[in-house]
Amino acid sequence: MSTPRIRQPSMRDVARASGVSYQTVSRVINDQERVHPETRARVLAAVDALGYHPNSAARALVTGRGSTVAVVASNTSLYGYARTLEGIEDAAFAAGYTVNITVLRSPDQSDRADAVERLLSQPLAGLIAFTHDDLARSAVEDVPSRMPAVTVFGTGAGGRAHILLDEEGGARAAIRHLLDLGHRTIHHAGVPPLLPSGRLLGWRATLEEAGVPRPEPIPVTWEPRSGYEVGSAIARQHDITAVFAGNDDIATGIVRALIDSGRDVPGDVSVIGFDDTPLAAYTRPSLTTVSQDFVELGRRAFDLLHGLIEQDDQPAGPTVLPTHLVTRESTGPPRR
Amino acid sequence: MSTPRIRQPSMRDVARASGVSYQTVSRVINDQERVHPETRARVLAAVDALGYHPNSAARALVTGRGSTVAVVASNTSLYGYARTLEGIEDAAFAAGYTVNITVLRSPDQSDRADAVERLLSQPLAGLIAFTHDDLARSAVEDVPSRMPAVTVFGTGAGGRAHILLDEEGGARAAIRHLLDLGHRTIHHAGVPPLLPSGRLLGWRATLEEAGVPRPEPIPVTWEPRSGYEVGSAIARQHDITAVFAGNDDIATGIVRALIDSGRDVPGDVSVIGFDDTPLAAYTRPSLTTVSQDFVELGRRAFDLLHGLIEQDDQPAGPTVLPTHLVTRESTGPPRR
DNA sequence: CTGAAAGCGCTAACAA
DNA sequence: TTGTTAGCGCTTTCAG
Repeated sequence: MSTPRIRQPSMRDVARASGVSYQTVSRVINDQERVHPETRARVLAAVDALGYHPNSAARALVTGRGSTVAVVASNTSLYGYARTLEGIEDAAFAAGYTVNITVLRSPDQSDRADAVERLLSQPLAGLIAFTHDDLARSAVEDVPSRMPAVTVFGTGAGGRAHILLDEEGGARAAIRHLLDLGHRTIHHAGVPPLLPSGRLLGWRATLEEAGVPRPEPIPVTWEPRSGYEVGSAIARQHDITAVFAGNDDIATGIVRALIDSGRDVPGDVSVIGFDDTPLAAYTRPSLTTVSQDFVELGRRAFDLLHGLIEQDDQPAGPTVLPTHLVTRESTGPPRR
Repeated sequence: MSTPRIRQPSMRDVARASGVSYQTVSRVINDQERVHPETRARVLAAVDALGYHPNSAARALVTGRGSTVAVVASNTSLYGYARTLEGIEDAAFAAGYTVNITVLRSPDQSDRADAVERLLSQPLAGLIAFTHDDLARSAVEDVPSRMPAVTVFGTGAGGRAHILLDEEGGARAAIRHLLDLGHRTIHHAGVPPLLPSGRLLGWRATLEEAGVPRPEPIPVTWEPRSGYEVGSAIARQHDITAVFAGNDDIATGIVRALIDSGRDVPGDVSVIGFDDTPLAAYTRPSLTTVSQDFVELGRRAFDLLHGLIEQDDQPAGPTVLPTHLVTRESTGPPRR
């Protein structure tokens, strides 16, 4: 039926081939000092000749710790998450770790338990969770605290090391920009979070500080289509002159709807995005948006975890990475 | 310094707690039949009480096979790749597998060897490689043939099971659409592949069959910015009336450059994209493009691998998934 | 500097 | 139906 399993060469094979004991091979493989250079050379030659690869399962079994970090997220293909993942993978690879992904697709309790179960059965070194929504957040809480973990995005969870982008600062800058332009208030089309997001908080706080009306947030999903639907509705309310969208995709949908409805952007309505995706500079109009370095976020998240794994140095507070406003064509002063 | 490692409960602990031998526990865990229901219940209770998780490293060590599939790619954040990854993860999770990602970032020989080395040291069940470029392609060739593997995109490699999207068919439909509209020829702005891509082949063949001039492909990168640069150049060549872009991002960059240069799309120049990203329907003009189901591609790729792992059934030929043209605003008849 | 022995947690024979 | 015995490939004492 299936091919008889062919054994990969083991340390014993290498030992036999180079005429030493397999413990000596282990020392060579693990770069320990106390090996005669000549012996080392002989062993290395045998390793090469046999095409030997250390077996990380066996190693994990005896050391009790793997060299894999798991990334837990509810989505890995949206721009920001995909790029963050890329950053994690980059830093992890450089540090000799391997990256595992687990997508939490349903809020279903048993589904989540299953995922966590599976996570923990692997020989993990640590775990990075995207806690922008409640899925990963509750998963983190199911993970025993002895497992090193860092949370990325949102509010964190379980008292874990936490790193995030300064979404609140970005939102503040965005709203201030619009206010400075002369808009009386700014509407917000955002994905309803269970816990208020930095974007929401920054928006709300800035309006409040300016003493201007604070309209109800308009709920959307992350799809451009959803932005389009909201945009069509906004087009009918001529008192709305500025919209702060949850991300660039939503903003693009809104812009398109507005223009399809005969309204001008930014002439009639200013629209601001979030994320600064590669496309944001090339849509028409190009988007004023908040730029975030997701790749750096991912790298730093891994570094944080790495510190936890190696020295158990728990950072005092959350790490906040800067964001900045990029002004483009989609915002302007309101029509007088 | 670092916390003393706390042992997770092992089978022995469960055995002790439930008053059976640990092999019986093994039977229960692995859902084998020959266990007294009562014993089973007792064991399960102990599992629950202790919070026992099977150790997959130990299991992999003895069975010689892991339950992890590795995905090897040169990029995981571009829309198509990110979505394909999502499809793989989805199917893998459903089948009880875990997904590992390895990004091949440099064509450097030793770098690649390092990555493959690391891959093979894990207890893998199999491997999925994105062979759209030469990086993953040569990595696959470094992997011993005993390891089940499937290649996705491009031309495949190493005689492995291969699944891809019908990019050639998509390109043909796109070019035919443009030709039918009355364009005399169609230029192609594509990312130069080492081996001709389906997009390139479909474009070239369709032009050839139509007996129209076949201009040199215009090299770009996957960035919208690159599309913009190419678009600026195209804007100066008033004999170009139709451009087939390598993907939607490039198309968007081209469109923007064209319009910035005072040319109309599709009035002066028709632009066609590829991928049908969520945004393609909402840019201005919206993009005529070729739609591809990346998530399905990912799922099917995993299924293929799964078949290889479980029954070693090597498919006869490559699996080709359909693509289809979506006509929107960015294409139209040439000005007479 | 090198070798011998033990055992990580598990599955797969085989025995009872 | 359950228990016994090996041993997967490796690192870690501890001897030499």
